[in-house]
Amino acid sequence: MSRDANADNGMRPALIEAAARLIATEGAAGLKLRRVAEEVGTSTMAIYTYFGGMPELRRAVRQEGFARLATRAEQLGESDDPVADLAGLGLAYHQLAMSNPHLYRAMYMEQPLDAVDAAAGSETFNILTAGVQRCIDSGRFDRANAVELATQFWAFGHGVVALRLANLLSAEDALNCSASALLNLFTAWGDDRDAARRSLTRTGRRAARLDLEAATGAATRRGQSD
Amino acid sequence: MSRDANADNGMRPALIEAAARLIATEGAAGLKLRRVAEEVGTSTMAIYTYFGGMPELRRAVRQEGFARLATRAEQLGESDDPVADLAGLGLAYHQLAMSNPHLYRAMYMEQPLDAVDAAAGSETFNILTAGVQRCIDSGRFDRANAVELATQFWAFGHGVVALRLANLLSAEDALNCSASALLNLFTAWGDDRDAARRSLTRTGRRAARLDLEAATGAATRRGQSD
DNA sequence: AGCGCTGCTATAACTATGCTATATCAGATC
DNA sequence: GATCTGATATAGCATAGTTATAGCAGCGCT
Repeated sequence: MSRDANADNGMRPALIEAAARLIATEGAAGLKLRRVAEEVGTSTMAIYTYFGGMPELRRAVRQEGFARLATRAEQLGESDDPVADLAGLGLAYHQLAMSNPHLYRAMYMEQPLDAVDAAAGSETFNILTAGVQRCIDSGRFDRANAVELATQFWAFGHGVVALRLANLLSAEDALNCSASALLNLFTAWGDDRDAARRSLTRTGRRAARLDLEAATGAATRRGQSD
Repeated sequence: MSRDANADNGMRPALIEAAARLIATEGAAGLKLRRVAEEVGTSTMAIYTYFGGMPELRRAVRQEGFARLATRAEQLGESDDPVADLAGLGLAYHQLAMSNPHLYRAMYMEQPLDAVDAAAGSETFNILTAGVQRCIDSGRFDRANAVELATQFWAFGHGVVALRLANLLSAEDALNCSASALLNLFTAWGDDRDAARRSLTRTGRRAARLDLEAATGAATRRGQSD
């Protein structure tokens, strides 16, 4: 009996975690029943008792991915520049996808999402809509339906990510393309073109700073470096 | 010996066609070695003699899909409204993807494209770039790098399609979102806003007319209905 | 305590899938 | 006409997901 992290306790999360790790490291094809079981140190039956089968395990991994994405988006916080914050949401989306391409593919691209998955996916969209609404309320964007604008933003951002994942767009091209297109969209939505440009560069700088902090060490917790 | 469409002759195309049909009707998971073989009326060895294995068969199906897409884009032709033609390219892309979601997913989303696939995929992008260049040359768009503009267009269009395939966007929302965003982008690229609007409605009408013709019958060959 | 019930786990077996080895056969070449 | 080449059919192997079954731990009840 070699049970480490199971009992009636953390078996389910452990299986999800192992499955997510397998997908992340080896792709969707690397997620095999027997493999997950042996990673967790249990038998193959565990997947059936806790999930019902592999499809349900995969779904649980997707849900976990959506939850992580929403968490990441929420912890970004709000500065006094709502347009920069909006661009930051897009950038975070992009970075998360690039740092975990297999998981992202499993979440959005492997199959049409059913109602449950779509609900989880829409949660992040609501965060995006709120970000757009802030831009409208602050007067940077003209009054408009925030959902419609957010949809345009989302479609573009998702497209860039999809092309990146498909290996059809280089990192550099993605950056240039995004900067130009977002500038165009923000301007069309009512923002001053120069103000929009400043917000975009602000987002870029902030991202670079966060990257630096992350690279330097665990300095993210303390606000020491500025 | 029940060989119908093989010999050293049409075996390869027959296998590709059967494989594409299986993907189209049952999804990527429905493409199984033995299934393809029995559809064509041969043994499983045929896949190995003509392709080397299932991965290579899948690749051949992707290439076939890219070729069909390029053909479709080229046969669209050029009217005297290059902006409407450009929008028409995007619409055709969308429609082809929606009419064959499984194949489209297999082409763009299942895995990062290798060099061979990326080359085939870029072919359609070149058509798009040419369409943008026409808009620039005609004076509708400001002088700019056609590739950069085409990339923005492509990213957005691909994003809409990806969200549609993921079941995260309804047909209606996709239409509204595309119309607004393209209007914004075209205007930002130098086109007169009202002219851009007219071009977009023109594309919509043309698409509706083609749909009607297709629904009515094979009237596409003859120009009888108008 | 003893009993039995409930639910999780391990093992083994079943089916299907991709792939490989091998024998057979058709057509080409000299 | 003999031989050689290349494609095909058949059979078999390894691995995948899934299912059936037996065992076992924990719990409540008498």
